[in-house]
Amino acid sequence: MTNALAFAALAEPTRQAIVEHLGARPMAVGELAALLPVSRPAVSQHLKVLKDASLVRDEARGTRRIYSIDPAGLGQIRAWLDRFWDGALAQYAEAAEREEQE
Amino acid sequence: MTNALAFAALAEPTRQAIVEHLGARPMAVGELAALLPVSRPAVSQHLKVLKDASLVRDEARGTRRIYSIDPAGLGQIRAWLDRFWDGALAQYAEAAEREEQE
DNA sequence: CTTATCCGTAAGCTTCCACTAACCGTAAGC
DNA sequence: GCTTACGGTTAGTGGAAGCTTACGGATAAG
Repeated sequence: MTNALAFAALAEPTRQAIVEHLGARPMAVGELAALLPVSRPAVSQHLKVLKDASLVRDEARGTRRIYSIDPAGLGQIRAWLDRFWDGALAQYAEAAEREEQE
Repeated sequence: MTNALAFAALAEPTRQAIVEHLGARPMAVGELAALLPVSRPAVSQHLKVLKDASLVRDEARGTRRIYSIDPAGLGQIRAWLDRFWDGALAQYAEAAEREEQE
């Protein structure tokens, strides 16, 4: 269950906002901090969490570090959800059928 | 961004375990508590959070309440992830191409 | 070499969350 | 009606997470 990190990372609203901004285009840390209502160190800490969850990648660009979305983390979450997607729909159909018989 | 509830709900390892168990088959509260290393009230609280996030459904069955997966919450998360899925892959391809030119 | 910019890290504080224990309500069985 | 089983709710507590301030490291420019 390695995706626990990814879900925990996306639980924070600030980190969700970071992912949304990086989804539009790659950005530097200070650039992200300017768009968010928190300080730059806070953004840096959030990026560390997102990086540990394989949700973002970083690339050194002079003194700046450009962050971008990492498809790996998103893929893990998608795979986990798909494990229950079919089963949940089957249970749903079964429950509906059972109600129809009564 | 209503999926904030869903992500926050799945951030907890215990709640993830509950979803996994319910993914196998619908269960009652006491049945879940027996499979988890926490007390029954804790399971009840977790189920309330999962229910508010539209991740589980409950059905009264005599004195027992049967909980099962609700596809609604999973669908919201899938939709949110898909918003970045294509874009992330495009950024990935673009970065690879840029490296190739250098 | 010095300065400036950009970023990560450590310490401290505050706030929130998960857990247990105790209680109350409800449905089934005698 | 009484008892038992099953669950939801509340109060209280311990621990974890996020934020800011201050500091240190690395790179580019003068």
